[in-house]
Amino acid sequence: MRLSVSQMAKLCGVSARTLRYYGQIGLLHPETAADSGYRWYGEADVARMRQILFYRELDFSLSDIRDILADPHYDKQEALLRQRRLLRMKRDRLDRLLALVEANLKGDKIMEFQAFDSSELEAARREYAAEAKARWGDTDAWRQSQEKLAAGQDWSAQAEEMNAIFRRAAALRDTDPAAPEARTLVEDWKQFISTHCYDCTDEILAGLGTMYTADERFRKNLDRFGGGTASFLSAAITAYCGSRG
Amino acid sequence: MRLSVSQMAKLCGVSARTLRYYGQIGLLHPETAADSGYRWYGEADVARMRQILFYRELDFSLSDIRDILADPHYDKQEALLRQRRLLRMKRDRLDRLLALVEANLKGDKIMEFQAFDSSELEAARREYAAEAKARWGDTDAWRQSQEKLAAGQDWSAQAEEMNAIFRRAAALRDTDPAAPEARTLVEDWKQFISTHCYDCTDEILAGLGTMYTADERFRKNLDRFGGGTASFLSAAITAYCGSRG
DNA sequence: TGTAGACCATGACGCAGCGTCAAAGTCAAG
DNA sequence: CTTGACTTTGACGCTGCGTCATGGTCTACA
Repeated sequence: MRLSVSQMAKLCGVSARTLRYYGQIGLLHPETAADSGYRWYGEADVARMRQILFYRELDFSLSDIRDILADPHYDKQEALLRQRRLLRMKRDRLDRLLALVEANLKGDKIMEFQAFDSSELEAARREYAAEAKARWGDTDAWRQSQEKLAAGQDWSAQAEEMNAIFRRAAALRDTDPAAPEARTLVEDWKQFISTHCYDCTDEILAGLGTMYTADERFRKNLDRFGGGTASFLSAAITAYCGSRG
Repeated sequence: MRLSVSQMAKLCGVSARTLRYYGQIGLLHPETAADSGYRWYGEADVARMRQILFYRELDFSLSDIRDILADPHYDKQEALLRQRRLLRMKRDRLDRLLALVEANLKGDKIMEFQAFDSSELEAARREYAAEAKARWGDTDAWRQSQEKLAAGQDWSAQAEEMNAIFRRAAALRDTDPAAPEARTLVEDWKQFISTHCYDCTDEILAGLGTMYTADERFRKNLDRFGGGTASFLSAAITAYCGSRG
């Protein structure tokens, strides 16, 4: 199966722009032809899109959906159970609103705002998202801080230290990502994250690596140190994690 | 009953910012103390807010909601029936999604995107909104064109003619809005709308009049011809319509 | 082999519906 | 008469796209 953007769009019932946007924010990254830049969607992408649509239906933000799906412990069965629970909560809320309309139709002048309340649902949603985020290592907050750093909005010593690592990556970007220098670089990077942010396990590190190329905003920031820095760092991380997996 | 913003917000389960915004776009215009500028919400506002929340729940845009509620033929009973219909459609869609989840839980690998389809619902919604808009005289499109005109993006003869009327209004703005000059002005204005836009009945004219002060964007544009022009024109229209009502 | 027409890419701007500050005015209690 | 809770307006930011504009690509048919 090899679907073009418009075919994929039609199949999933979304617009082509939506697909492009999802690619941009690193939510759905189809195979991209190296020469033409055309996107080609496969079966895995379709399956992922179905998940995305479900969570979107449940009013998760796209970044939350990204975190949930990126979770290395993601369990399809458990996800289904949770989706069912949230869907039921949503339906029950609609039923309450319906009952309110019915009552008003019968002439009862009920002025309840309570039926509109969706805090219960929102709480459940937040809990779910937060849980995934916690397991996934707070990647999102980390990315945001990094984007700020890379955008030059922070000139602390920490930012300088980070930039130094990125410059080293840029300098090595035409060498073998599995070479000892690259390995040392990745180790330093992992150490930096663990020191300044949170305990960076190999699993999280691998996730970051894929994100460096998948998420366009992130990739651009890295490539400002030299074109190809992002993909080099990503490859180096893959090599590092692969050798320890 | 006289509720402050935060009290009203708490009662309706929305934020104070939301209430401010609704005031800004002319969706909910509470009584405003002339000196302090404080907003005070009464029972009518609470009832209107309940309507707003219902339509918002059904995913109407705020401008559509404004048009629906502004409709001089608005019938509460019929509105309830329609709300019920749309709510049911929404619930049925959720039920379809639930069924899909259940099927997947049972192991059936169903890959339906059809269940996500909401075009039926959207069509019903559009139909409803379009109907209200048609009865209400396409006020929204008209306002938009006027905003463009007032923003100086159109320098046609039509724009000049319109501006001339507004300048006349500004010149009269410290006189009696029920005076013959004001009356003539309103008549010219009504004629202008009927000629260039659509048949402007007294009913529609009255609606426009209230909108001139209620909708901040509109008011500002008018007050560029001189502070108080909007409220003068509004008062003149009220006087005109009252004398014919 | 050209070329037409349908498809695709990126980039940029716009929009709704608010959240979230900042700066300044208002109100009731002590 | 001050303090603290509340209010105002204004401005900027955010998400999740829609909607161009501009230009490359692919296939089909002459």
